[in-house]
Amino acid sequence: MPEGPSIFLMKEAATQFEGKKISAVSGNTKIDKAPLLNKKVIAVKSWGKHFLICFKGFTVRIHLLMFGSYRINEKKETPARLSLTLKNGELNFYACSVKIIEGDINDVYDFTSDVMNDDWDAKAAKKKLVLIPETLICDALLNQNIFAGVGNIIKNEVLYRVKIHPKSKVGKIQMLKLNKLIKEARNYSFDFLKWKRDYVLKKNGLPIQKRVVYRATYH
DNA sequence: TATAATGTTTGAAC
DNA sequence: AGTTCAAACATTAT
Repeated sequence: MPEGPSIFLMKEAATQFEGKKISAVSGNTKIDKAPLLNKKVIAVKSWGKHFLICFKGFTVRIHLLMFGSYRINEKKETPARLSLTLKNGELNFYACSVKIIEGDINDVYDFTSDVMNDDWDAKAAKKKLVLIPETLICDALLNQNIFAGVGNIIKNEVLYRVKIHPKSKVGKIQMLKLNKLIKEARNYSFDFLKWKRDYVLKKNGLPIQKRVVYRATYH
């Protein structure tokens, strides 16, 4: 279900649990759930498509992959992968990847590469692109180390907006166009967010025939 | 019922 | 040892 903007909304919806203590943990995740019990949520964050629940000394990373979902203060019929009960509600995750990340989250994640983040650094993205002139631009856009949060939809829309062919090699794109593309990666993501907030994403999308749909794995 | 769709990790094969 | 790539995983609307 998720690209960056969706995870950003998920984070917003979960901020109500910041500062709250976990009173119960369940779910079919393989991670050891015991360490979460009675811990206080220091913060919830998002980085690209990662949703992060930060505790003192470690972080729980949720990745929805293709089909994952979540519910806040309600449950789905299907068994939860991870379910957290807090003082003011509950947080449930389904069909997702759950991982424990040890240490300070700021040492592990570079938030300047997240297109949704306030600290997004377009210049850093450009520097990374310059280093990979042979890479196809469609692949580069999906590279989470450069454009964390960009997925298949955003990739297609951004390329369409700036009129760059998906199979263009990064090194062959004019600087002016490359700058435009980097800017649009963030800009479109925020449009996406806005439309998602308004529940009218589909109405705002261009007709599918007009997009150059191209998946990186379809070489 | 088969398929496609907002994704990533793993491990085999080279 | 490094790279590539198919397979695996999981859900739901059409």
